[in-house]
Amino acid sequence: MREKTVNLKRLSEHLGLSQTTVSRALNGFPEVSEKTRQKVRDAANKFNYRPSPSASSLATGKAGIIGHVVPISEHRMINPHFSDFLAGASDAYAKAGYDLLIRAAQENQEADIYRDFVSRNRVDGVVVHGPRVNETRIQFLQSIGIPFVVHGRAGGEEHSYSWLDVDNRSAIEKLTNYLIDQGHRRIALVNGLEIMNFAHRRRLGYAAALADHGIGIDPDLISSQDMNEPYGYETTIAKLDMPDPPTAFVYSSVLSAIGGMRAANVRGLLPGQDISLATFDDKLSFLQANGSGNSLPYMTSVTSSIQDAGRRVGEMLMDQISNPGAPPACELWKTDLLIGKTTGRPHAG
Amino acid sequence: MREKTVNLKRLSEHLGLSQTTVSRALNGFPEVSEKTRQKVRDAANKFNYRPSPSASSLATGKAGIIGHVVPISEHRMINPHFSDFLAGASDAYAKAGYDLLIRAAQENQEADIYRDFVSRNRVDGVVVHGPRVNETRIQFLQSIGIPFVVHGRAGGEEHSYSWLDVDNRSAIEKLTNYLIDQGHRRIALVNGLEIMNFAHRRRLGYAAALADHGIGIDPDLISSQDMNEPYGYETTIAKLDMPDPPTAFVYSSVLSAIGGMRAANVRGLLPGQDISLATFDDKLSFLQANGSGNSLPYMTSVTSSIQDAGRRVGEMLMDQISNPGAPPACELWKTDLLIGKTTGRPHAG
DNA sequence: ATTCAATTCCAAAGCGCTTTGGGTAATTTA
DNA sequence: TAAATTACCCAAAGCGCTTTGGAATTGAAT
Repeated sequence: MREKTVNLKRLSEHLGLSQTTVSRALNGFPEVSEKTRQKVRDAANKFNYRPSPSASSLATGKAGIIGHVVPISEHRMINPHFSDFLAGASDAYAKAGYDLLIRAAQENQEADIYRDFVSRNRVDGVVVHGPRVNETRIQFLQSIGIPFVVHGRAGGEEHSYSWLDVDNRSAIEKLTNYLIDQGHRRIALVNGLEIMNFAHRRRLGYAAALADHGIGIDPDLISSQDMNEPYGYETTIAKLDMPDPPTAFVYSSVLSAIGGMRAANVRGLLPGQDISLATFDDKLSFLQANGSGNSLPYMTSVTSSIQDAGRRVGEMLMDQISNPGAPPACELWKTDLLIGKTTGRPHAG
Repeated sequence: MREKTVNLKRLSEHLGLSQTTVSRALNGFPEVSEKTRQKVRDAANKFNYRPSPSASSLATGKAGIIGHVVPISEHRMINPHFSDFLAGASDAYAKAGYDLLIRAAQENQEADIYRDFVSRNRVDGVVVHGPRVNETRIQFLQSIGIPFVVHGRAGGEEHSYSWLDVDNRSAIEKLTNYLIDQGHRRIALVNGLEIMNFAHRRRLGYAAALADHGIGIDPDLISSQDMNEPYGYETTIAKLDMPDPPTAFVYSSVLSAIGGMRAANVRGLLPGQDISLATFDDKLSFLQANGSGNSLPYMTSVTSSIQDAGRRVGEMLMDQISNPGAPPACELWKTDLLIGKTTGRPHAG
């Protein structure tokens, strides 16, 4: 039962060929005849030969691995958004023969990890998660010369590196505009942490929509924290309990929107009727019906699949790894506005 | 700025020592004097020397990587449960100098991937996710001889391999008993897919509690599917619309419980008052307040942190890798019953 | 002073692959 | 038929580390 570990040497001896020829046959080099190549392939299959990744990576300098380093600390990056992103990325990697490697980073360890990655090429490239408003990793990665793609953007030199981002600003602007069109004037923004670039941009979109309609910004209607369910709940409760409560809520994540729904429920308000709830929706898979999925979207939202984003980021990174010379690639994804059942005209207060 | 890639050879030349000595000094072998060792360490730090993982893994046969292979297909394994598990595991790995590798598997590819992992040791061990009732991977992994730990259990030879599981049966039994004690007689079970071992066991716990109280099982009150929000919603709605609806619901996951809450809301029922909702709670981080966390638990639940489970499984696997001779380790975790606000005595129907 | 053991270090042989720099046989051109 | 390509194939040199099997030095014991 135990797999007999057959290596290049043994395989080539068995075939009566040199290691060179066998290696070239397997790797598709033109210097070997089709007949020989086929013979080699058959033998490789028969003996279940698989080249050792450490040996070939030692010889080529290619690891065949993409690295994801995630901060494990206070602001948990490993969350449902992340896992959906991973699902997309790992699928793309698997199809192209890459593996996905995750390393958890304590506070301020990230630079060390990147340096470690590159100095002995444990990985061929990295994806950068959760860029901040003041992002330092990008410059650093450029300086140590490792291929990378950012999921999101930092400010500044946007065309000096590769990234994929959704148009957060216009997404939330669109959503806010819709609520305003419905007649809402007091609209709360339950945002993510605004040191994160995406949350910062969403705030801008919110502000722009209000400004376009001559509605002043009430700072009491805005909050900014890590996006989780209790945050959405607490914030919504607090705002509902204001003397002059908002009639509509915009959430930066379905996770906090779920908390908002719970808050509405507890306060006896039916979303869509007594109160309007809308959200940015990453199409997290645990919220998707896995059957035909023909059910109408429940919440009014602007949507963009973070799983698709993960897949695409993975592809972009692999492209960049295989053509080192190519210029940075940037993609800005638009979002779809979906009208669900959780919004309506403001309730006669 | 570009990192100068200093290797063992260069480092030893600079020190005027042999590669052997430098290697041994760094790896803590006793054959080298403390004075020399310190000198070597200092130089290594100064030049930022880091051994190449591919080279050392080629020489030692150790990859320094733990593999997680996850089916990417229909039954999405990459979900919030998985990401919390990963958060724990990757933290444990990082502390011990291991990396975490994920490979997405298409249907029926798993065995191939394991074979690939072991035949050229890309990884030193794997963790097995989501064991089924009829589980084939365990035997296979034993036969190809790679260290592994199962998150969960399969039936059969429970002491022939290492696993960590929560006591799913007693957890749901406990929860169901509590509801029965509250006076409920018609209790719905919104279970996970019962081809999964954990869901099968939970079903047994549910059945045992009912049987203990002489309550018959109504198959119409039981459902079994992938645990996501829409499933929880649809199922709850459907059951609520029955002629003789249940007064209490037990969910196998907070993900479907959230859907259940939504259903209650839509039907105008307040959990804890008009209807009772209880769930198995893996303490998913997105549902945890990230501050002091002193908020009372909202839902009545049996809880066990899947993130802690991930951490522990990681540790167990690393232990097993470093003592290959050791007997299998098994841990069965108890759950805590927490009384929240979503349950109460049955409503006078 | 001599012997022996412990200490400290080293040269060189792998680990399994890729790739350079030819070589030889088969095929085409003059 | 001889010369020049072309098609196929190979030996051997790394890639950067660990580890085997000594060798040289030191200090204590005789």
